[in-house]
Amino acid sequence: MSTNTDNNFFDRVYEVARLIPYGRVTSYGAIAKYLGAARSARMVGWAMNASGKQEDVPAHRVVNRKGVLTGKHHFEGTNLMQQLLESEGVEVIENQIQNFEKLFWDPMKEL
DNA sequence: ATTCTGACGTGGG
DNA sequence: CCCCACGCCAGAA
Repeated sequence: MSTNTDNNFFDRVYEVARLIPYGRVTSYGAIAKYLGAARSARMVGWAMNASGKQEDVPAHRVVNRKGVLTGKHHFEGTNLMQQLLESEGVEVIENQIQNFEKLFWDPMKEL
C-alpha cells in the first residue's frame, strides 16, 4: 500500500487543505501547483465539491486567486463559508477576504 | 464516444 | 482597476 502519494488527485487535495493553518487561507491554484498540476486548478475546486464527505477538509479556507469566496454558494446556507472564516478571525466583506495577501498561505512556500 | 460544464488562472485591451 | 476570451482537465449526461 502506498503511504500517501499514490492516492487519487482528490485525496491529495484534501491532504493539503488540511494543512492550511487556522485563520489562514489559500487558493485553488496554489494547491494545484503544489500537487504539480498547476493547470488543474479547476479540478481542485471540483475535488472540494466532493470534500463534503471529508470532515477534516476546511474547504472554506480555499478561495480563488482574488481572495473571493467564489464557492460560498456551494456551502450550506448563504453565508456559512464567510461565518466559518470570520470565526477564525478572517475579515470578509462582500465575499472578498480583507488582507488576503497577508492571510494567504502558500503550500509551496510554507512547505 | 461526444459534448458541456465548472468552488480557476492568465493574458490582453 | 474592470471586463472579455482562451486554455486545462476531470466528471456528468
